[in-house]
Amino acid sequence: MVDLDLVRKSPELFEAACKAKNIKLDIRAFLKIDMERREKMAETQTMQAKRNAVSKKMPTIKDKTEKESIVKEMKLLGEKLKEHEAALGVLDAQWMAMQLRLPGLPLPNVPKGKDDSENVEIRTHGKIPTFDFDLKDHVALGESLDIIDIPRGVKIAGARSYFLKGDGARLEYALLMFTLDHLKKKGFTAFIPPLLVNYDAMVGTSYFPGGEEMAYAVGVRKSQSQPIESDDVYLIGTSEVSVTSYHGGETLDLQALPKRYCGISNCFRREAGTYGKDTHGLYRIHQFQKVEQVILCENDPAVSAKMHKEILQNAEEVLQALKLPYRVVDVCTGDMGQGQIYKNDIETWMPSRKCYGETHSCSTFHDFQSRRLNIKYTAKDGTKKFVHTLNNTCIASPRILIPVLEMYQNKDGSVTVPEVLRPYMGGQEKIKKPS
RNA sequence: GGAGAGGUGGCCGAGUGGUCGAUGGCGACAGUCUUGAAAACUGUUAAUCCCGCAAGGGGUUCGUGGGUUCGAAUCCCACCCUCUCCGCCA
Repeated sequence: MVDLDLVRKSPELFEAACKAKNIKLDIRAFLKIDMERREKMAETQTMQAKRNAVSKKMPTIKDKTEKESIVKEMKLLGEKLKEHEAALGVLDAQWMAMQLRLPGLPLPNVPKGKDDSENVEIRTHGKIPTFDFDLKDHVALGESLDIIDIPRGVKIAGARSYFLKGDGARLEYALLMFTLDHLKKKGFTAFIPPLLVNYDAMVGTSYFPGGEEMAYAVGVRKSQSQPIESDDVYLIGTSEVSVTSYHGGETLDLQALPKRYCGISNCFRREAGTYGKDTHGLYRIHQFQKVEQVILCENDPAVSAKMHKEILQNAEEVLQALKLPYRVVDVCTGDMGQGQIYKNDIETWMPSRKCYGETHSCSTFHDFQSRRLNIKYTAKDGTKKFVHTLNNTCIASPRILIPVLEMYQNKDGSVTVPEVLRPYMGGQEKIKKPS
């Protein structure tokens, strides 16, 4: 949600943002509805005021004839009012539907571009290595080490499903635990959040409306022949949804900001519209685990910019500790979400893909989410302000297993366990073929 | 899943058709008193939307959505949530 005063005063800003973000929304049409709605509102409110005034006087009227005539008049007014309220309801619904699609305004330094091909690299870290033997990709490694089983995942759950097994499962948990400990040192509070959330949480974090096809809706099918009844709850695609919504509707203390939170959760994505894309291996799957950083801070672009750097760095430090080469890109307008106003992706080198692949996504929203979620704080001057929200991946697995397994593979087919993870795997140094 | 109880302002709690956005208490804030603090006393104390440069005016909100009525916190219906007991269960 955006500041509507700004839309009314400077619609051209939002038209430009729609264009830049490939959002099909007619700002002028919205403003027309907005105007009509306010006019209808004024009419309705005048009638309501009249009704209230008469109702207030009613008990003092003793004269029976006068009373009857007023009741008659009010009955008429009531009918007209009902019509007005119904018309206002229609306008409200249209207004809300459009209002929820208004884009956050990208910061001036965001590169213009149509899609991820126009993201701009801003730095790289680590050297892309060369190997003196034929590399296996993570699928081949996972199979030969018996730590990843994709065919059986597909057998029981369909395309884009998998099992992690044995040391593969342990390696994933080592990565997650290492990351949680890293964030603990940085002052973050960990959350195991609800994985199933209601519609409001999806709207509040701006996944809905628009992202319905990406989320699994949960329902019940009472028998095979009956249709599924929706429970109107949704599996989260990221713990950002639950954790950012945690303070929904609350007014926080300024002293308590910034809130440094991280959620650890399974994440579920339908990946609708990606048929045929990234079908190989563990890159794009329906279910994964993620430690996500979430920040709530004061409504000051300088402060949220600082927090953005902080959570970006936290993620980079994890990759550095794992000794994985990566690069950071400025995400261009066309590859940004509706509410995001600045976004960096971290892409980690994936030898089998012979390119960097997105492993982290760091987003600043300013007050876009907090307006929807109604999260405020009391500022120094006593006024209530909406917090700024941000989030960034800190680790997401199994996608991160692609570079970990591929980069740490040895000529004999084994995989060395990254040093920082060994304490989380009972000191184990290598993942070897089962004998 | 079965039976029952309940959802009122920051919190507790009264209100069962009309000058009720709502008595009272607690908390918070300001003031008086005090060397200072406490106590006592006095006053202030919701959110949100619309109109307005502002002063101000008005609408909405008593879990949510409908309905009855000239008028609903109060009556009716549906749904949601919380609590207690029973059943099932990790």
